[in-house]
Amino acid sequence: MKVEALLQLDNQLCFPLYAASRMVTKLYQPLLEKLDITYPQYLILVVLWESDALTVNEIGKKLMLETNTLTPLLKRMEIKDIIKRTRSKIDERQVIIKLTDKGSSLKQQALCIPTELLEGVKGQFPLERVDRLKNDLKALLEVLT
Amino acid sequence: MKVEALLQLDNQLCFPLYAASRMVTKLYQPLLEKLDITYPQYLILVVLWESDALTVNEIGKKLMLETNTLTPLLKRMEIKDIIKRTRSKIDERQVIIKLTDKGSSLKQQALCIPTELLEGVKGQFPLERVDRLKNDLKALLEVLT
DNA sequence: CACGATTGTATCGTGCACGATATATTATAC
DNA sequence: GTATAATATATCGTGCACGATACAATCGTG
Repeated sequence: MKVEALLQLDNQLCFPLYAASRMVTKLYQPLLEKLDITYPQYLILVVLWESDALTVNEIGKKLMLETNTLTPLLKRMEIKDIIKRTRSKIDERQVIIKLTDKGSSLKQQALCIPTELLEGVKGQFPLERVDRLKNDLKALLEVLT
Repeated sequence: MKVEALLQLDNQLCFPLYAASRMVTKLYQPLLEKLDITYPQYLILVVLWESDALTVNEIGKKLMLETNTLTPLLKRMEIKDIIKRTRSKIDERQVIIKLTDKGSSLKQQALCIPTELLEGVKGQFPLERVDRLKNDLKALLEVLT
């Protein structure tokens, strides 16, 4: 392909990636509103529902986010009473993030979210393609990390 | 797959999409820094380099962005003297966005960007897979629009 | 054991995204 | 033609992202 053509929006990978990411976030929003959380807050909960009591750094590694993003985000979540932040006794530099009862109980309400969203696109975007897309994105992430 | 498993980070499509989008933006950053522009500003330029003199709305449709995002973004670009904003004479509600000489000339410096980035990943992520990923993302976008 | 390096979190500033709302201009209906 | 609706952009407030920097706790080395 010509260098000129590569610069066009339609030929770039970066734009559909950027746009699809925002669109998917919007897709989650009405469902997450019922739980009174944002999309990044949902991702943090997903991580904690899998294994509770993580440090800020551990959450950051899983979500590829730095503490300058996480600290204020976690503080907002603490205010909402879905997580608790406590300094580690062993290493006072670390802050341990634990789910509150409210945070734990949100999991039950969240269980239906992935299924509901997949059901919504299944007709026009088959599950096999979702899987292929997921794997390609993971592979790309590996390369970029 | 079990409902419980679907909620795990590793099985969700949304997370690699979100993370890959941010990673790719970071990949562009050192190259865009030389042009003194941000990633969303680059996307606006890509659109204008293809067809100059668009309204805010037309840019918004191409990039799937609302005016509440675009207006401040375009104002920052005007301050940098890479675009010019002028009210349309025919319809005074519309604002026409035109490249300045500086904005036009940036295209020459940007031409190498897509090639350079593709070269960088080619070894570990073949071009065929880039194309497949691009097409899958475009298809997903279609479904979500 | 002292002191410089490293690690973990926080703070600051800037730039998106976007829902909600405002305002001005044009189009439409009667 | 005037009231009303639709359209185009702008404004406001909130919540991310993230580079740069600060700071305290711990580690490593002589």
